[in-house]
Amino acid sequence: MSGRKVSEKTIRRLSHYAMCLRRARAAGTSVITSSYLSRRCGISAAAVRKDLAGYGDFGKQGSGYQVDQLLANIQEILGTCDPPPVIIVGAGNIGRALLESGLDGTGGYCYSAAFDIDPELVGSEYSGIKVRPMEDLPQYLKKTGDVIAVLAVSPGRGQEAVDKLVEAGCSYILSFTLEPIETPEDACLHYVEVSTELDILTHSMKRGGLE
Amino acid sequence: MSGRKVSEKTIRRLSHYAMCLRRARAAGTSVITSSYLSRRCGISAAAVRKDLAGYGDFGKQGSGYQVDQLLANIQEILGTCDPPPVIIVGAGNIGRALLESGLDGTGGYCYSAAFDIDPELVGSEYSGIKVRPMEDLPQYLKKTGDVIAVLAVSPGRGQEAVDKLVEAGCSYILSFTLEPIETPEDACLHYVEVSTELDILTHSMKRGGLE
DNA sequence: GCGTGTGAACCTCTTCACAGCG
DNA sequence: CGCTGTGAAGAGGTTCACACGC
Repeated sequence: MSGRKVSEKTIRRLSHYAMCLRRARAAGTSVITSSYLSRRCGISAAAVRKDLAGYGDFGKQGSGYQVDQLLANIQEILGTCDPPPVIIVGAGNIGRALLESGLDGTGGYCYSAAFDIDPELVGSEYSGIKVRPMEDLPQYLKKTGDVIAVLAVSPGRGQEAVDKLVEAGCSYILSFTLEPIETPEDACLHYVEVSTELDILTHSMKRGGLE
Repeated sequence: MSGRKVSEKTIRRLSHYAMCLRRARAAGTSVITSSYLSRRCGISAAAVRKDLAGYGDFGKQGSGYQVDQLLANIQEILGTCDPPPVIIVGAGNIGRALLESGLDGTGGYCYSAAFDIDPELVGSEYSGIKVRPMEDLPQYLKKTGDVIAVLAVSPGRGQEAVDKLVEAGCSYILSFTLEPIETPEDACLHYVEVSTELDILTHSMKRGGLE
């Protein structure tokens, strides 16, 4: 069950289900229905069932899904039972804010280190994480193994930082920069693009009539 | 040409093209080809041409696309020629970091105000924007008209903030909270979900073999 | 009766190959 | 000869209606 290929769209939905399930569990709910998840995630109930049934019979007819069991199954599919450490690259405004906000409630993710090229920032500590110099990165990665890097460097520094990361052996990157970056083919780079999200909202506003 | 309905996926691509075009223009390039945009955005060249040809004949065969003209056309399609003001709701870590990072290079977006319920934060100023009390929101919206609200409130405060925004007449919201929010049907709410992006990367790492 | 599992129709999006223009 | 525009084929995802089990 660990060799299945899952489309990004499906992963997005599964991730949302997982989020809802964690919240339901925290609220003491032990059984949940597809129509509840449907309302909560803005997806049709049939789609929810199809997603879940595709990987085994998780639900009990007439009642619904066992929260604990379903959550465990989804995390097994996603591979998020034992999530990798997350490091921050770039301890400027955004990097610091992310560190200080933490990753509670995200299903086990946790910031494990932070790096910056600016000597002024190196040594400062935020939420118990001390900022290290960029030169320490290769050694840290060698010691720690696979990590996800969150990129929050200043504008114009994105490409350089990605190159360093990939060279040091880190291939999984989530970028908060606003610039398009040339991705090496053996790396997996995702963007959080505020600008694009704003464009989508603007389009709805000016042209759309509310999606 | 302003009544076309465009799918979100297409809007995302158009937004990327616009970003590349702005950068090309800044670099002095005046003509651009579909294969350049293709490489730069990680999309096939045929798809680029199909996107662009769908809204009129923008390109000149044999040479390519005029950067200025294409950018203007895309912004016309998106409705982003005259982008709405952006307000920040929640002046905590993330809200402040976003304010201080600004929105330069995003095609004209600009933060116009910030709000918070915490009296401690009200009155502080970041990047020239003074934080106002949440009670001023309705009046501000009445005066300003349509805006996009960026939601960066503390965990657990998301629903409350969205309700206030919608009640005050703001229907276009980009949320940085990690919690799923019950959206009123006449509002348009988008999420920046770090947790989901991390799940996608983790899946690639553990199950995937690099997408 | 309630809620899940599923096969089939439906629709959208993507890809390909080639025609057409400069 | 280079690059855009486009129709047709293919793949993928979504919706629907209904059968099955509690």
